Amino acid sequence: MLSTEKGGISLYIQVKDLLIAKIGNGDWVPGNIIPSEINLAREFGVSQGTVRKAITELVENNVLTRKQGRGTFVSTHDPQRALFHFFHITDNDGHKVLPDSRVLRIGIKKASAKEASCLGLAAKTEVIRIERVRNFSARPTMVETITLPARPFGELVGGNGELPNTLYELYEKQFGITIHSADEKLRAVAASKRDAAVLGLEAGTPLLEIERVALTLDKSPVELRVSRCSTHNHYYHNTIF
Amino acid sequence: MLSTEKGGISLYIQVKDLLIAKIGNGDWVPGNIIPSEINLAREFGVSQGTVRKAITELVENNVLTRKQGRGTFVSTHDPQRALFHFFHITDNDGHKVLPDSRVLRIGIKKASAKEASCLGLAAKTEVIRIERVRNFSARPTMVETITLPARPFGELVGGNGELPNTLYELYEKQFGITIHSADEKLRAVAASKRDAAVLGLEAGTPLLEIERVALTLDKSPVELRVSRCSTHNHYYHNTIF
DNA sequence: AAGTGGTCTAGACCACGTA
DNA sequence: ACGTGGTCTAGACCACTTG
Repeated sequence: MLSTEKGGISLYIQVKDLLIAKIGNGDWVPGNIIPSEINLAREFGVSQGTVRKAITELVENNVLTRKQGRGTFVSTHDPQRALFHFFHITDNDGHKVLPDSRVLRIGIKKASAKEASCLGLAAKTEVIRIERVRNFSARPTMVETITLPARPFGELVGGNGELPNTLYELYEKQFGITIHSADEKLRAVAASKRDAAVLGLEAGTPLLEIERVALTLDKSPVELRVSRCSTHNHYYHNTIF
Repeated sequence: MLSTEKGGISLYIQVKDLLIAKIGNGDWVPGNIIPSEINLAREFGVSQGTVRKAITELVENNVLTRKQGRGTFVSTHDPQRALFHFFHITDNDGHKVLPDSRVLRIGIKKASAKEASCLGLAAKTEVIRIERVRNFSARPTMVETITLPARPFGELVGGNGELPNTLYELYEKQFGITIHSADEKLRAVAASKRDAAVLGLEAGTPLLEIERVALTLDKSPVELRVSRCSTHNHYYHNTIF
């Protein structure tokens, strides 16, 4: 099961991969507890320290969460975490507030070249395209265009038109797809007429465009999201360690 | 020396603090090797594992660098590291290229309210203000305004007017101040007339404004840098883990 | 009281770089 | 050959949570 030959891959890396596999194949589910370190050590035939090191790396990657005295759990996407991790817009005082959102359009379309390449799809594959506006304290501030592969997300279209504010939680609960990381490209662009109308600004106003590809644990792309944000009363915050 | 009472602070945290102190007070200098784990363990009267854990956290914070078979070193700000860590602008293909830079203005001024608050200075303290333009493949793309406290950075003004491309390396070598982290605020702004003239654009063109406060290891602010960047051929790249 | 994660130890061996 | 960091073990005790 585990390779112990010299010069091979470290034991703890192999253990880590086994743990990832347990999560990836649905054996362990977000929010649930996993076996204790000592039991995993017995199961894999290694010491507790080795299991511990593997788990530590996954905790650092936000895949697992430790709770002293209770156990180790598969991380979930509660709104708190989504807010903390994936949402970088704050008001000018540095406060993070999750905006509400209203869907403007939702439908199934053929992927544009850009969408296909970002999501790793063949050209003109069917995708869901969602356009929504996000409001901070009732003021429209961001327009978002979200693109998802029609498979498996197709059923989102038939709904009552209402989508939850925190989509990543929905992906996890309804489709078993957990977003673990994201890749963002930021540019300054001029508001289009449509942007301007939705946000109540003049066309040409500078907007911060955030193009985000959301990835699963194994780095496969799931969602393309292009947000255009007025930065009069907000900014994008990034900390470099 | 080290507190071993129950319920107190973990030993490895205390060791970590000792190591930080050695660096902070100039006992250990960036680029130099530090004693081996086993020797530190002897010195502090703890096991190698405890020293190792302390060092591991500092390596994760980019304070120390391990080199297998050689030893552990205090991290330096070679241009490579500065580029990797603190520079997030890439061309549209995702390639990171360090721009060259040309100083437009440099002088000692009284700090604006914003500069004073960002740098934690009293109002109207003297600061150095540097304005420079950065070029990617000979095309002016960013205008930067850099503010530093006149103490201890005053001597930068008297120089021959030439400043190195990678300032953080200079801070470290000339002043013994190492930048470890930074806090960035991003907004979309309209190019001022001066921006436009320097960058060869029309006034009002959307620019990506990056307002960065650079911090030392103990989180005290050192430099305020406001960069305005044309994002026609470049973007700001951020990866969220 | 029992079980979990969190810390710490002492010692073994491996992989790597230098002399 | 030697010293370094890198991995792994076995066992001890502490801190926290739950039954």
